[in-house]
Amino acid sequence: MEMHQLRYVVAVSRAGNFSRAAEQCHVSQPSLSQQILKLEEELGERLFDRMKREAKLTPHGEAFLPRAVKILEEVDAASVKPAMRMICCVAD
Amino acid sequence: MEMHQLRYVVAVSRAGNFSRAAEQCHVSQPSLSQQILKLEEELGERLFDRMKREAKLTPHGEAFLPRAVKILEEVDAASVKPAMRMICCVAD
DNA sequence: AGTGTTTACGGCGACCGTAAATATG
DNA sequence: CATATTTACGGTCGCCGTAAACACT
Repeated sequence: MEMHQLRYVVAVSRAGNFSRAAEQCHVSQPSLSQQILKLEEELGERLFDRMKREAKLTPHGEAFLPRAVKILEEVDAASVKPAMRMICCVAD
Repeated sequence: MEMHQLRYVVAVSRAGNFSRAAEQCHVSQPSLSQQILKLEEELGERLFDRMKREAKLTPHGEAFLPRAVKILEEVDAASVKPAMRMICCVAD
């Protein structure tokens, strides 16, 4: 499980399909698709149901999504220097 | 920031130096060193003070470590299938 | 000499993009 | 034909390991 895979999962859940998610991640749609498939294979569970016009989270996907979001938030928080965090807090 | 970099940071903090951490991560010591350096560069802060016989966390490293640990714990938790989680709970 | 980290340098795998195939309306 | 995902196929970038250099004792 890698960071970019988590970002792709979150993007698809927000965008509603793989194509728009790929645009928003500045990556080609097949690359994003591959990474989602790879993660699903690693987990042994589908995360998305590929419908005709939209990709919807499976029950497993629904359980996985908040975990992915939380991890990414914590990664973002850890990526900021303490001095910069102070500035961000002021900005809020 | 990538998963393996977080694992390397935690390993060094536990092992006390880069060499033993590399062994425990089943990776060469230069590779681990490169990844730590790369992460430090990305963060803009040193995470470790390289002493004569040991590597010690800097203040920034002290602040970063628990974040890294938490992220890795959550990744591990997210990597387990629901059915497997039930088994693990029974095992506890 | 011995321990520990960094630098240098290729090799190889993995992600990525393009293109083609598959699926559905 | 249009939209959406998967499969196929190279190219390229990055991680890794080996070897050498550097630092300190």
